[in-house]
Amino acid sequence: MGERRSDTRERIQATALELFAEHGYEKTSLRQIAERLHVTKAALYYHFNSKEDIVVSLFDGLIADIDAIIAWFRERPRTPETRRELVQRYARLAHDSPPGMRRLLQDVRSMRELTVGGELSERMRTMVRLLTDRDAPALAQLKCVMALASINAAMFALPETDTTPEERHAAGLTLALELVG
Amino acid sequence: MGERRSDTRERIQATALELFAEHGYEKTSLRQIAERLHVTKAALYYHFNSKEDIVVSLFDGLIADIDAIIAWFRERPRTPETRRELVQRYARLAHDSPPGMRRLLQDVRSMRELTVGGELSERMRTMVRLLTDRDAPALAQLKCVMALASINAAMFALPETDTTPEERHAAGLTLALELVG
Amino acid sequence: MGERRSDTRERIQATALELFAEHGYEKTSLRQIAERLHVTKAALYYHFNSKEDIVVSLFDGLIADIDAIIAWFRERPRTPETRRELVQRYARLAHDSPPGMRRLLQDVRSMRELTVGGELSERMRTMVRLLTDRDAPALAQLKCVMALASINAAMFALPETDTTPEERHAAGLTLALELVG
Amino acid sequence: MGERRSDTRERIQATALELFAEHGYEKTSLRQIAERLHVTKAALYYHFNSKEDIVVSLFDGLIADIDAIIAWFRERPRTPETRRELVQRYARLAHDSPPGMRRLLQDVRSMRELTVGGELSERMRTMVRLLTDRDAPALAQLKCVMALASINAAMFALPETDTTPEERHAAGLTLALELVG
DNA sequence: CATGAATGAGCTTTCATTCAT
DNA sequence: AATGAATGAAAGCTCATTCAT
Repeated sequence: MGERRSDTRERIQATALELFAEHGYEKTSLRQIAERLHVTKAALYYHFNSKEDIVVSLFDGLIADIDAIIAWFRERPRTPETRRELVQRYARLAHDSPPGMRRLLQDVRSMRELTVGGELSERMRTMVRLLTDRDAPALAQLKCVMALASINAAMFALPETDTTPEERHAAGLTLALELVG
Repeated sequence: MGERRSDTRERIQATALELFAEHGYEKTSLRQIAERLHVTKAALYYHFNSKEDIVVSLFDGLIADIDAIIAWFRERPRTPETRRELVQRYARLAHDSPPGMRRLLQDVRSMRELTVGGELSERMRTMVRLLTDRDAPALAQLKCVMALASINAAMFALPETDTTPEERHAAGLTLALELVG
Repeated sequence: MGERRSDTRERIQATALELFAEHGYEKTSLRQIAERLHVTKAALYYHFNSKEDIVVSLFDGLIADIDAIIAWFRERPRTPETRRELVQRYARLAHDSPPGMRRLLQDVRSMRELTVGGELSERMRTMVRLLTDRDAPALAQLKCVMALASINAAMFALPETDTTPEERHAAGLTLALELVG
Repeated sequence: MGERRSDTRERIQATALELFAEHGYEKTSLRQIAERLHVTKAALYYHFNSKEDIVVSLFDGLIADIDAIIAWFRERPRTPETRRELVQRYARLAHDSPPGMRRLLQDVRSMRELTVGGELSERMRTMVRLLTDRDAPALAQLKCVMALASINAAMFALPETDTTPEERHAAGLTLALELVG
């Protein structure tokens, strides 16, 4: 009875996330994941069809959430208020993601070759396009790009100062809002 | 005698840069580099001691240039003017780098495990530290981080609009200056 | 009660036969069989002890039938009539086998390493030995080999002409009889 | 010095041929080939791009030779003489091939999934089509199929009698000629 | 200045098989 | 009668690297 019945899938995801965040997707081998979990590589294949499948499974909740934000925004006119709200929703999403996830988001580029990498980038580009006019000046567009970027960057790119994670996240959001104006 | 002398080393660097920029450092193999150059892998080892050595050679001019900026700044008081000048010098550096180089700069994280990756990140952190007070609020520090980031981001992260590279670069610099205030 | 009772065993056999015929024994995996049946691999092991066991079960009806032909022949003198009768009985056997079975017979060699492969080949050799004198000239022996071979070959090796299966089978038998003379 | 300069490629081919003939293509692993040669698997990849590449290299001389026979025949009218000549040329080809090669020919079907398997089968079908009318009766076509088949079958399918290889080959050719009439 | 040949370690993936439930 | 979960072994293949020539 109870919550038994294999939590292995989740444990694989957690461990994979850890390792992907530490060393990057490419540099993390299935052997490493398996060893850290004390299972065999073959066990990973019982739960996932491929290495890519693991990383996809990590991202797809997030992608769905971003899609929800996009959908929400699309039903509304673009006003200063809705733009700020979009940024805030994205920030909340980032805030609620596990730290490994956020770190992984920092370099989607390293997953360039992966379908899921492209899908995520595409969402980011979509959000930027929603925030600005397609034919706005480069500067305006860049500001939107950097707004979204700040939200994650705040957590990792900030020198190890004596700020708390909360403060860093708040700084990210503040700057983001400033940038989308 | 004279300036003839093996241009092979340079050709290796150029090709490696191209490929690293296209696929990332990890995903680029020496075989790919050698093939694109129509030489053998062993030839690469005549000119460089290791794969890492190649990437190091690519970065070390840049690192020296950044060090020069840092040194220049250290001899001066931190004033609004010197801060803006630092940003401008860094922007000029980026602007003068080959496009592959700039792209590579975009994801130093993918070279995490490499010494050179760390050295470059360290320089970036140093510049940020120079631009702000060590105990400035998180927001101020973040702004400096994002200022430097904008300069490169402008070139690649900008949606494929009908802006020219020059305009994109200008936008990056403008935003950077705005951010360092 | 009665003949209901798990038809799963038979369904496994049928599916395995299909796949073995399509891709060969080695290249067919238990996973493929299980998936096509919408059961798990473990279920196969409930009904069979091993992969080899499955293929054995497919062949052993056939082997028994061939043994019957051999036994029948052994009780008789070798005359032109009995030789022709042997060929005819073997042809009828082939004709009554499911198409997958016949196809599988076409390349027993692919099951070389399997006991059952050897047993089948041995039967074929036995029939050939019964049809000729042990010390008949090579040509005579070869004709008997090819006689039996024609019967199956007719079905599959014939260019896709506008002949019906019946015609092809008849051709095989005709040639076989011609060859055993 | 003299014929030095790496005979490894040829040694790989010879060993691979041996093993493919013994166990079949699928069941032969690169490890087995490498071990028998006392080299590493990676060495095989220095000389060939893939496992399939090895088997292709084994077959392509043969395929070219068959193509030559086909081309030769196409320039001539189909007469009893040219048909017999075609069979004789094919027999000479088989006779001159290394024994492993002939054995491998015996079950091209086991290489079904390989391009080269298909190409070889296609050649055999082409030769059969050249020997008969496209709309000849099934029996006539079958005879041509079996004619070509006899040539190889003679060597291997013949019970281990006290015939010499030469006698077996001769028997194959004799039967083949009888069949093409 | 460069190549031809080879290696050892590692990769992702697949397989037949087992066993508690 | 069948499943969920896992395993050990092996497969084909790629990589950075070495070294005699």
